[in-house]
Amino acid sequence: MTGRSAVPEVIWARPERAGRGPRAAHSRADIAAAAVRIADADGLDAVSMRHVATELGCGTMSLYNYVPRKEDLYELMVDAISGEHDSWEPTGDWRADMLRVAHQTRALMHRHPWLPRLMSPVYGFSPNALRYLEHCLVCLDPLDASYGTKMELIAMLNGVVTTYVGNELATAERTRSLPWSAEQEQAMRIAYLGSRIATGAYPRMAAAFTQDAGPIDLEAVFERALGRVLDAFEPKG
Amino acid sequence: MTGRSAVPEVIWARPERAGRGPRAAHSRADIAAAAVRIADADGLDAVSMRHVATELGCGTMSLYNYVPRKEDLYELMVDAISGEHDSWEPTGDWRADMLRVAHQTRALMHRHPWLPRLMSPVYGFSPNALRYLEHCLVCLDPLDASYGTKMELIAMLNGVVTTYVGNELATAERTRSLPWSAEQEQAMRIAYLGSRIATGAYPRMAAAFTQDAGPIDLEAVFERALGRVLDAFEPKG
DNA sequence: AGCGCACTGCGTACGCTGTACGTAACTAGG
DNA sequence: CCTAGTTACGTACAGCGTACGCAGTGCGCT
Repeated sequence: MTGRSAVPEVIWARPERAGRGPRAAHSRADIAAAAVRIADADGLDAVSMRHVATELGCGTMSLYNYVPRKEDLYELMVDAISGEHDSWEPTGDWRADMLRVAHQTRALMHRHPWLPRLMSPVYGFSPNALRYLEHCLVCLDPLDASYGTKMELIAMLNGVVTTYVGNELATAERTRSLPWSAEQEQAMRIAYLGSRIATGAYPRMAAAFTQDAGPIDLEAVFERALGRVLDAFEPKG
Repeated sequence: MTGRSAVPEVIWARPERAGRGPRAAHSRADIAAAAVRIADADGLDAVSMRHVATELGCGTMSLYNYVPRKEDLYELMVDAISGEHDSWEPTGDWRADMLRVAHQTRALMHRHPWLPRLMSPVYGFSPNALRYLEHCLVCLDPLDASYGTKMELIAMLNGVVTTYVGNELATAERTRSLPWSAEQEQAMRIAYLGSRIATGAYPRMAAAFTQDAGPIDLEAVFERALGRVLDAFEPKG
């Protein structure tokens, strides 16, 4: 009576290799790597079942033996990338350690600019994500807080990093699919913004944009945001 | 020598109606409303140029007279929705007022569950977004901080709201395109998580999940997150 | 007044997508 | 050994964004 009867699948629960039948020609890791290679080179939109299959050197529909739906391919990609997070020894200063984690995530996203678009809580418990989470919790051992609070810290920090780096990269990634450069479009938008502000209808916006004229230092904004998030979890004393 | 020569367009800079030619049969607002209606009813993926055109009662390609690219349609949608933000009189308590703004945004996203997916800094300066930003700045008048800092507050609050409500809605929105229910999938994922944790490889994760067993109160998590963001901008003293 | 052109409306068509389905080859379990 | 289940893959379909071309319309200019 649920209306939907099919059995849900989680790619990680499905065994990599079945007993019967011919030897599988590709591993999950190979497939993820191929997809990541395409996304890095030509953008996320270039990742189609056909392209990945071609990159792997097999027929399009063969891919569906390994990856039941395209969403699962995305999940494989995110997990593969998450594996690039390395787990170093915590220093005992949770604040410094979490800052390091955040910067590592940012570096990861710069290496793979499509990652923010795929970041979803749904993929949050893939094998490599679990390793990553455990590492974060180890870093947070010195923090006097419940595990619940620590998880909220990790989620919020990840959220802020994803949002900020996503913004940082959005313009660049956009350029790929547009017939003009990102700078040109931004100039157009700034021009429009200027014309709207010049009407005097938005006095505070006008003040905001004349006060700090010139390009804002995104790097510094990111740094401040991180600091504020961590501040918010500092035990009050 | 830029490699990309076409002239960039911003939909808002383009006049709604040209001088020459027959009277335009549809307004930008009509088009946005039609697209929003479809997205609300059948999900964002149902918003195609063909569907919107049909909903409007015109040929598919006629739509391109109003909306040069599908991205611009998205931009129209986000702006139309942003118009639902109403600008009430600030109370003088910036913290309370910003909380109210955040809750209003959450309500908006619950009404239009596809909004988080379209939230992009690129669309940040549409007409209604400008009104919204100005209203936020008015609410922040009592806060002793530079406009730069205030903009960072607004950006961070919006980011956190988008992330949290996005997570909140992701599962529900996912169900639409899946042949099984979101609950079923979540159960599968929890089961997988349990099996991984049972290996003992992630002791802190295990502790985290046994400590606060039972479904977490997303509402309370959201509230705490908002509080923490606002705390972070409280002038220290 | 009337010419011309910019605009609206729209049908057709192309290349691309995810993926359902059917078929042939293959191999491990009974 | 047999057979059931798996791999491999070609074909096919519905849907997508949108380039292009044509007809009709009415404003702006001469």
